[in-house]
Amino acid sequence: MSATTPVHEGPADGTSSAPSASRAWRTALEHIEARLLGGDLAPGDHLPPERQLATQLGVSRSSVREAIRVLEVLGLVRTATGSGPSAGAVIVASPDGGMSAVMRLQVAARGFPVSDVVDARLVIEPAIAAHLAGLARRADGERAPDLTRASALLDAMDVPELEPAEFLALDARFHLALAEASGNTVLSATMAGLRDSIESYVLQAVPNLPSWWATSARLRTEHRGIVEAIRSGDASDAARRLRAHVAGYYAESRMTPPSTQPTPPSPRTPPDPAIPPAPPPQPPPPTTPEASWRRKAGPETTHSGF
Amino acid sequence: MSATTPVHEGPADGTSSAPSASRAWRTALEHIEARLLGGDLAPGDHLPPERQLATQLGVSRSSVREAIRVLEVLGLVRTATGSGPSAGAVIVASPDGGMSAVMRLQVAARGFPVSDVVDARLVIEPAIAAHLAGLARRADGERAPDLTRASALLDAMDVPELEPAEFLALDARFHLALAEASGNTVLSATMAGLRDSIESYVLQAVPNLPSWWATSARLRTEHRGIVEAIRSGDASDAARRLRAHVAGYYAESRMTPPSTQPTPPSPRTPPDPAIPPAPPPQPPPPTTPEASWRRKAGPETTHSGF
DNA sequence: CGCTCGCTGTGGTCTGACCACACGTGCTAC
DNA sequence: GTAGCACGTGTGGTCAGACCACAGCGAGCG
Repeated sequence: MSATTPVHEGPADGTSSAPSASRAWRTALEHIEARLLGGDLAPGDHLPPERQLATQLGVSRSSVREAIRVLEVLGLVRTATGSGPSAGAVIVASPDGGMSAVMRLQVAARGFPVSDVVDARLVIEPAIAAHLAGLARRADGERAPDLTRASALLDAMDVPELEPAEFLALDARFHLALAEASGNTVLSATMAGLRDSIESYVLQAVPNLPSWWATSARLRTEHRGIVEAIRSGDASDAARRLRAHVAGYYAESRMTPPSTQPTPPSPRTPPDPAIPPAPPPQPPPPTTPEASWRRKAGPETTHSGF
Repeated sequence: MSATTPVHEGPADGTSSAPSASRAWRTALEHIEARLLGGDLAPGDHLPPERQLATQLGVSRSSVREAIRVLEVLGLVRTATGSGPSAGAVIVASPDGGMSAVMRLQVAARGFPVSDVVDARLVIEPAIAAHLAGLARRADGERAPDLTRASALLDAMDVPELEPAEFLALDARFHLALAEASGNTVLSATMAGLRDSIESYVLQAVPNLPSWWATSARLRTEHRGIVEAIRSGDASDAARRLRAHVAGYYAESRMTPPSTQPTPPSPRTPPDPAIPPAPPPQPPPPTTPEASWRRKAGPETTHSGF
């Protein structure tokens, strides 16, 4: 029963320590996971060459490649052709990409309704803000959460010529920077996934805003307030501001149909969906290439997430 | 340039609407994602047969299979052999499995430190509890969050003969049921991932508890208090109780080295890590197979997450 | 009319081959 | 002696073809 004919490996072939693997690629995946859990493989290490791994596990290279492909999409390995130290499959463990891929694809497949992603942000992000404020209060001295990156992004968002797509990209990076300030990889990866998964929908909804100029100005003000609340260590205020910030934008861009969250009382202008064609406030006097904020709303996003 | 020699498809072959795909399997993956986003594919629909998809995209079946394999692990499709309506690759969009796979593998690959997963639970789960309490308060009448499943699990956990592994499995399902009570697929999938990813570590840490009997009794009491706080609509109390519950257990089982969270003032017994070998409280008089709570602590978990 | 057997099409796997690529080594030219 | 280049080698990436296991479906037989 060695390898005379491709007998299709009926039951689990007890080649190695993989106990349950009805399919060959699961054998490879579980083998690699076991080696990761056991400490045999760590970030920076190389996986064995595909051909050798296939021989070792008693499966074909195709099956090994399917397992490695999964690990690559999940952000666990990086593959490179050629030879030398940088070639081959290397353990990298970069969670953001994998988390974003899962959430984005689940949104695309209707497994995650967009409203659920929005509501999840409304639950999780204020909690992160409160957590940051708590960290800032407790460790008031040296090792307070590092908000310099977030603040730098806020400065970058003050450039008046930014188009909505650029502004929103910076906005996404700001929110991600907040999560990263917690120093928690899980929180930042989750935040990245939440934001990336609905990026295309956010861009599509920009034309729904009554006035991009007014909205972006409001967003910038709110951002500053959030950072200030975190810095001052006021957890409940930080959470409240962040919640109002996120809820306000999604309501104003009409990305939230009358779902669970009825837009808790926000100190800002209550977006009244009954008067959508209201006269949009004029942009500020400086030169502004008129109506440049409508392009790029199709589903043709960057697709750099894999 | 049709298919004379396998010229390896140097640049991006403009076969279909896939714009950027340096690798063949990305072509297939992006094609499917585009069809999902465009609404051509919805849960319940069948993907085209692999051979047909390969011909249509101008790639080999191997590459198509790699893409489908990724989608399968991510919980987007379910494949089945045979013929008929149930065979083939069907869009299913079951997010829990994919999310758990990502997080579990990232933990295994040290991309997610266990402490970060624990801290993320400490941030996210109280927020979910507060969210549930808010829902219960607002919709006090009919469509309040459904906590019957969670309560049923609590009753199941009162069986005194449960071993730690069984008790903790029910505990995991209870916490997941809480997230599911929100009706939010993203929150429940995230909760499932957070818990599944550290399941093996939780089981390994059981022997660290000074007294399993005392701990399980305390957990049960805390569970009831959490549900009651949610039902009564007290958001801050629900959050506080859940936070203390999770933090208390992880501290007592010594899964949290002196990391960021110093266990905020809990109304419960402050777990003092300075006296670990304290005399463990005696289990209750009923027949209890002594010391059965040490088995199954190795890395040999269920592995049902793929 | 009911049952059975085989046809058909699906995913699952294996094999072998080739290509593109990058490193390393050794030879060659200066 | 040294700098430069060419080739060998081993890697992942891809393809093509074949076979197997499986489940439905229908034609044929009892």
